[in-house]
Amino acid sequence: MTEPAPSKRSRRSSGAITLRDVAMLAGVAPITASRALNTPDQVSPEVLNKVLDAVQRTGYVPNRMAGGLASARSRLIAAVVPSTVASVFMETIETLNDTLFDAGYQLMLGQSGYSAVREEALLEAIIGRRPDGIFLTGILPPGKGRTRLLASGIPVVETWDLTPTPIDMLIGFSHSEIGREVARYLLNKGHQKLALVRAEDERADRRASAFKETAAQHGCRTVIEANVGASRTLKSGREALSRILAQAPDTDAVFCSSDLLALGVMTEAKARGLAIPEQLAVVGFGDVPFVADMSPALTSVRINSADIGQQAAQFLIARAEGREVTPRIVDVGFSIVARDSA
Amino acid sequence: MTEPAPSKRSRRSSGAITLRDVAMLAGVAPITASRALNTPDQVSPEVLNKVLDAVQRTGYVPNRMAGGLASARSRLIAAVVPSTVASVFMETIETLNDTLFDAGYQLMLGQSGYSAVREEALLEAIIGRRPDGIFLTGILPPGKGRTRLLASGIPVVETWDLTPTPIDMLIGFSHSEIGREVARYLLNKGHQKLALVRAEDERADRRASAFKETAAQHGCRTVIEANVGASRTLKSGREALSRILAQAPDTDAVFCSSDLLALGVMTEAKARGLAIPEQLAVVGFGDVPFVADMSPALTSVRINSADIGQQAAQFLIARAEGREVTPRIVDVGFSIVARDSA
DNA sequence: CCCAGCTATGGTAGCGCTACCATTTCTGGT
DNA sequence: ACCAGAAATGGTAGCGCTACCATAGCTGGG
Repeated sequence: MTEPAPSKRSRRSSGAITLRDVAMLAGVAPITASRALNTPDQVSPEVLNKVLDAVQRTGYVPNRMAGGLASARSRLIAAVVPSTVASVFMETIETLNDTLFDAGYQLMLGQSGYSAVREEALLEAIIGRRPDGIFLTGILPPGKGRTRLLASGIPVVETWDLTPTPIDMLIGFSHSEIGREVARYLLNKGHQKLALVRAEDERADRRASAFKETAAQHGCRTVIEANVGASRTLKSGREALSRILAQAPDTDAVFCSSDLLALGVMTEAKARGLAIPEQLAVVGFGDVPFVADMSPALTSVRINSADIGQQAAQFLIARAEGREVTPRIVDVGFSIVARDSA
Repeated sequence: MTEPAPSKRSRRSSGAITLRDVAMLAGVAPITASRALNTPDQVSPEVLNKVLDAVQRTGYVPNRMAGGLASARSRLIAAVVPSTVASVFMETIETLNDTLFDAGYQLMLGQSGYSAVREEALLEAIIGRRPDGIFLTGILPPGKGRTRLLASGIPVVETWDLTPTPIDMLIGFSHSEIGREVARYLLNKGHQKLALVRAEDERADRRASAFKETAAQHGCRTVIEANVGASRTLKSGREALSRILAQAPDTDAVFCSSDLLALGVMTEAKARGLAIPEQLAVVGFGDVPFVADMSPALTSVRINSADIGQQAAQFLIARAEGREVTPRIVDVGFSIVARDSA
């Protein structure tokens, strides 16, 4: 008894349809089939048709891992987002993904905000995929991770913040300036006793510092500050206001580090019968879609989240295609959207 | 003049450190270095040390594209999420990502909800990466896409819904049952004039149908329905309630297809001076974190979003590792969290 | 002292694609 | 008619890794 004749295809093959099969069916060389699919204007119309027809008939889907390996272009972009569901970032990620997809790139997601060990592992996992670009929410402080990214040579966009020394490219805005502007805004409205409700977060920290500094410069020396730690929930907003009022019952304006915290502050204020904005002015941060239609409508700091995502995508695509990007630092700014709450 | 001696390394190489370099430095064969990293207990302790040392010194990061190509295991999972930022899904995706990451898998993100052409392109892009599994939010109706996924042979998990005929695996709950239960809940509380505020969405549709059917069975024949289309904003919730009250001023209970819509309904009700729940009961859907601390606290349908993500991850990991999954259909259920609003 | 049966290591041959170069065929200018 | 140069196609050799099989060393039972 003889073994069944070993098939042409090796035992290792996944058995899926490959470019080789398509080329055979179309009666051309594999490389010609490759060109028909990737650079159609380099082949004659008849060859193109034959190849496309073969693709249709076989249901061939190119293996991008193989393509990426051969061309050293993965067409993959990695995005690192904080693990806390911050809906402010969602729009950025969506626009990023959309823009990338239209240009033929895929988005890989990584979550930061865990232990240093895991952060390290995340970076390894990302670099291991050899993405054509990396999107970071926030800026990466000097350290092992930064060094590693620099060494990898992969284009990087940092976002949602400003620094004169980004790893590579940067699209953001000044948190200090936001703190200053909001303080001025409230002081101009005649508020005297300012307070802060904020999460434990480096960027919120800078907004808070600038806020307090500006307040002090205008004669408002005591800005009560309630830090809610990592919990950015409505509940912690309510509790924060309670603590503030216990300490300083005459507080007349609160700047919150997120819209959800502001919603909590407003909820608590209403529960206590405080009139907004007459007795207590509230300013949020993020300007997420629903705050405009609350009652009273929330005054908030608006960031063009979608714009950040789109610009970041365009920067990364440009670099992936070998084009330079200038300038590499873009300040997208912000605006205070004045509504009824302050 | 002679050309500079061509380096050992070919012109095509990316110049990055490869396993070969590490092996050389460690004084072993590449395959041994590979084993040291992937199956450390198959090599002697001394070899292991030499290799790990070489990795440290070179900063080597394995190329997962190459590994994936060679082993036919990409260690990539694709997730398809709706393009509308539905924060309900966020927790699922986060838990999915976390669980996958811990098991050594990366998450790729795709957004659905656009044109059919784009949906097609998304599937191509996903299959092209040869992921070890695919996560779908919702269930995929019969059609080209379904056929394609089936043909690809990639494990698929559908979620957030129930059907007797999933593509492969399924983790969800019954929307009809939710509609029935919420109707019963409201009727038991003595409400007579029920109404619905809902987005245009197949799952919301099924909840609505069951809701109306149950209401009818209990003598409540006219359930007013306000469809807000694709916009799931607070604003559309407010407008929806306005429309409902214009049509039926005696409406005394509203079931909303999302918590944000419910927040809109409550906002509008308060603006009109309606007491909640005395004059108008409100039930939401999703039980997103903040609804518990609103005032009044919102009664909502709770889905264990994190659980869905984790189970889906475990299913996909099991299948990627060649293990079978039984049963392939899991009903994670739901619960009505009774609070102050209804 | 030999060999079965282990464990540790290595060689080879791909995975499915594309970069690079070579070849062929087809223009059009002189 | 001839040749330069463009356009279309093909061959070859990898990309960086792992599956598979082969070999080398090492134990211990008879």
